[in-house]
Amino acid sequence: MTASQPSTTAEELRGAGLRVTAARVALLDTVRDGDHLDVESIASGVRDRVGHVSLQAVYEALYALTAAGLVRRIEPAGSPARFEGRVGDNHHHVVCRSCGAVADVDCAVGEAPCLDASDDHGFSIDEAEVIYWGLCPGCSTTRSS
Amino acid sequence: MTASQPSTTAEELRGAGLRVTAARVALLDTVRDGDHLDVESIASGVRDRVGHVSLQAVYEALYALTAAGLVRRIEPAGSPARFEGRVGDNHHHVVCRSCGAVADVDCAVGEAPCLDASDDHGFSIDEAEVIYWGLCPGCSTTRSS
DNA sequence: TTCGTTCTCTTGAATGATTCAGGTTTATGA
DNA sequence: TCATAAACCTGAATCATTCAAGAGAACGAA
Ligand SMILES: [Mn+2]
Ligand SMILES: [Mn+2]
Ligand SMILES: [Zn+2]
Ligand SMILES: [Zn+2]
Repeated sequence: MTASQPSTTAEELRGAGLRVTAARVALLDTVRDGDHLDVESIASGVRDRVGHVSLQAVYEALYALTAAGLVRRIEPAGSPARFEGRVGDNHHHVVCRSCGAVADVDCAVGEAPCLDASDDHGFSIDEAEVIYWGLCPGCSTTRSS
Repeated sequence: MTASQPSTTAEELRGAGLRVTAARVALLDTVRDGDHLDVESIASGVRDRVGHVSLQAVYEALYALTAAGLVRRIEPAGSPARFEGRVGDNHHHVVCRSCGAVADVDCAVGEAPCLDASDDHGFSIDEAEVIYWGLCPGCSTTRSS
């Protein structure tokens, strides 16, 4: 009864200073179960779990959870924002130029910032984001065959 | 008279299979003189040189010149597309989180792709794009002072 | 020089992701 | 139980970019 169990999704939300609502629990679960989902996909995942939720609420919740560090937002050029539950480890992504598929790539160097700029122009850099562009297995066989 | 002089902007356009128009010469010059300009800035630079040009024509020309490899497009998350004349050398960028300022960073490793993914997930990678995020000199003094 | 083809440019409308606005409901802790 | 701020709702607005389709112009061939 008094034990502090491994934190549930609800407890994580509360721990981040956010209120616990069915929609936000469902949203965090959806993002974590998914794989770099876009906002529409997240909204439909949330609705599958708890019924109607406005797209607006999804945007607001994603903003709040991103600010709280519970989810991470990535935005490859030319595609809408995508969200993932893997946070705090400065990993990178491969993106398919043809179909937009995204996959994780561990950081080749170490912690963030994982790369030193050769000349930082006086900027104080806090993150090095790497996107590898290419073709996913499916798209490259389609093209070459 | 018969000499093949160092190529002019016009000759470069022709060499890329594009027609030579005042607007496109002006556009290429504008992009080269500028420093990671956005579309509006390019349009106004072009207009300063040759008078009225529709924004649509600017978009189309940028598309054509990008496809031809004469200009390069970058699109940091959260800001409109920017274009530059420095092409073919796989360099990277530092972007200010506060004001959006962009500066060049030479590739730390070598040719494109300058980085090997630790696990490419079967993707055939042709480019590694790196964006260093931080604060420019101006924005960081503003915040810390 | 003239022509025809195709590229380029134009105006005007449409898209689509995201954000803004303002009002209502609800979680939370006092 | 209550007050308050957070969360949520509907509806409208923004903004960069793209789509459409007709008019104009570059340029290689005749
Ligand atoms: Mn990831
Ligand atoms: Mn550059
Ligand atoms: Zn693909
Ligand atoms: Zn700045």
